[in-house]
Amino acid sequence: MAAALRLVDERGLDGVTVEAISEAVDVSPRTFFNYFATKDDAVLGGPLPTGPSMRERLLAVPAEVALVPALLEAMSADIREVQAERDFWLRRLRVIKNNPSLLPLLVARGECAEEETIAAVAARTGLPADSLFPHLVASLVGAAFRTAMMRWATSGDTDLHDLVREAFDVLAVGLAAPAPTHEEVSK
Amino acid sequence: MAAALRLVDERGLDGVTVEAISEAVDVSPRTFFNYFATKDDAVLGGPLPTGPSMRERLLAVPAEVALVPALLEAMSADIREVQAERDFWLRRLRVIKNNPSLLPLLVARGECAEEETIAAVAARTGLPADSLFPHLVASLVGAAFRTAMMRWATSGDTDLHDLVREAFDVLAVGLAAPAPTHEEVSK
DNA sequence: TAAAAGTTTGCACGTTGTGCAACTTCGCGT
DNA sequence: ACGCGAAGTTGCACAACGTGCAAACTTTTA
Repeated sequence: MAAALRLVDERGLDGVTVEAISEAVDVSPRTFFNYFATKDDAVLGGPLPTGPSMRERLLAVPAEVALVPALLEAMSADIREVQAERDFWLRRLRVIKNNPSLLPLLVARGECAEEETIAAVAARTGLPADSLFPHLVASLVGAAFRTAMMRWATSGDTDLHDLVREAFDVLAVGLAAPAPTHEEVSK
Repeated sequence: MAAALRLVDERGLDGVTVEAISEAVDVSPRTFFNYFATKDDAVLGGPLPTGPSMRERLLAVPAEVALVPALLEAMSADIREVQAERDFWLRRLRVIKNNPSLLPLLVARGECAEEETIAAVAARTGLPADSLFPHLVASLVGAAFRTAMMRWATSGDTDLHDLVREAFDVLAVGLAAPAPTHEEVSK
């Protein structure tokens, strides 16, 4: 994975063959495909991050906390993990930005998390899991999180957790536009 | 495109080769690739729907309308178009549901609309186009729209416009959970 | 040391996707 | 009717992706 990510970062997705990647790690191409189903998998792939499921984490948040802050809380572990491997993720996100055909895969990976989020939101609100609301919330949270990540990756060194919080705040207030930047908030 | 969609609907994405599609329309496989870059393109593809740009449509909505309803208004043309070709879209969405590897492509197609939405939201709010808010709104709107579409496709015969409105309402009120279903709204 | 279990590898094959050059088709002006 | 050029279509060769199968190799275990 590391070799694949590095090579694609240097030469672009189409400039790197499976043969090149396997060669870089002294393995036969056939062995490559024993571990990754596709070339893309090697770049973005690897096993999904394990740990307590989204469902459990969300339900662990006290019930009196509103939904959006609760979701933020439930995701904070992932956020910390991403920030702990800052360089790795910056490179990975840069690669995605340069090779948009990979973005779909990132979305797909988020989808398994989405499944969990749906169940968790349904459980928390008492709504049936096949009603619109849980599905909607899950996809919105995923979109907000991705947007914050992408921004974090490009726009310098801000704290990821702050960015996600900012995005979630926008969600929580119903997409109210923030005041134009340099304007003082006069009380 | 029609042949590709039909065949993939019948046999699944992997059960249909480019050769089969081209054969079904009496063309050589080589010609197929003169029109579609990939097999997926033939299934989901075709030229993007043209018409007044999202930007223009959004700016055409009176400024006193709040952001979310304005976005709904701006998208209503697309919604009507989808509903006008109901059968086509139902089949297309069913195919996507059965072949999740296509979903990414659907997202990618939405992305060009997303570019426009970013610009439009920036213009409407007076925020710089590279600030977080417009990006966030665009991705959220896209996610809400996709979720509503998917629901429309699976969950029977409801009106698409109503579903999108419902989703946008959730967005507008900050993800407040609706009251559990059969409960009467007592005034 | 030898059998068992697990990994790596080579090989053959089908499919996707591209560049190039030849071929067909069609309209158009003379 | 003839030839001309533009546009579309096709075949061919080729690189890369991805998979099934069985042989070879390595590690573990007895």
